[in-house]
Amino acid sequence: MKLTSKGRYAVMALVDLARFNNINPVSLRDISLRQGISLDYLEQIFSKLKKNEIVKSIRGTQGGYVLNKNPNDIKLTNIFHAVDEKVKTVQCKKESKKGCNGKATKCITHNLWDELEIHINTFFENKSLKDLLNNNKETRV
Amino acid sequence: MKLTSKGRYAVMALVDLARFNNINPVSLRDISLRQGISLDYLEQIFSKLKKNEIVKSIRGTQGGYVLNKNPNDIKLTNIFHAVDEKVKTVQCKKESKKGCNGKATKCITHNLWDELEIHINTFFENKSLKDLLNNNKETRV
DNA sequence: ACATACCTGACTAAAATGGTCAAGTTTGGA
DNA sequence: TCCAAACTTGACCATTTTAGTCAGGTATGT
Ligand code: FES
Ligand code: FES
Repeated sequence: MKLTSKGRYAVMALVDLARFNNINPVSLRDISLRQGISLDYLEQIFSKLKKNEIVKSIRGTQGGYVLNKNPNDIKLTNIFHAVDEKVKTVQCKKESKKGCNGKATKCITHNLWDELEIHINTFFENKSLKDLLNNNKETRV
Repeated sequence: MKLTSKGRYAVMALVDLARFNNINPVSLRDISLRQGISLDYLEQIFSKLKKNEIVKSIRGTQGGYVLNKNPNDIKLTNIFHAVDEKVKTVQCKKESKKGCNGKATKCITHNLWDELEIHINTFFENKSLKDLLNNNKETRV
């Protein structure tokens, strides 16, 4: 049960972006250098963030990326969804009535994993980029 | 971020075991058939559960496995630990002061992932086999 | 003695992960 | 005008992890 680096990097990059967002667009090259993430990999990630309207791009020299929403409105849920980092605890297809072992009913632990999934997702829904910014300035204003 | 089948099967098998535990030892063959889990795979899993003193084995004909503790004292944490299903959200080594990218300090999202890890582990610590049994008999006595 | 069931370790096919690489297009500025 | 910075797209790939299988054992109740 581990977090993939795609999800981890996406959040890391967005926190970085949000910090420098005020004045100019932020280039991936800068984020790459500051956070130690491969530039090519960041490009894949931002391509998805853009499709999901979490960031906007500005091309050309002095270009870069800008947040497309208020940091308060960008939940971890949104970010993870954008980069396909999904929480998957059950093995079966949820919408089906069949169980994970191919049987006709859900297995004896299905409800447990479902609870777990909700538990984790709740965490993601209650965290926004804003929270992370405040958190990292050590003390709130 | 997904649960592996080793962890899922371990819990599934133990719930099954706990249900039939009262009278006789339960053979892996039975669990295999009832839960639709490969027998050879179950053997690997139970080998670990035994090493961690969660179950006891009884060899020979009519043999099988028996719980080694009260269902109330077997937390999901214990089970997962036994089969090496671990929650890993940070990339760095926790005890080190270094960050995940090889830098000298922890990255800007480290605290977040640490919080997440605690959040998930709390769930596992608050669930025992007993809870799962009750839960599956639909209604409590 | 023999079938049942535990025990152990090696092995492997397939999937996921964590990237790299190559070849663009767009645009601001010297 | 021309160049370099920066975004864009898509293919490619090595390594690791997962989810098992397989082949041999050993112990024991009947
Ligand atoms: S996890 Fe859904 S049926 Fe087993
Ligand atoms: S996750 Fe610990 S430093 Fe980045």
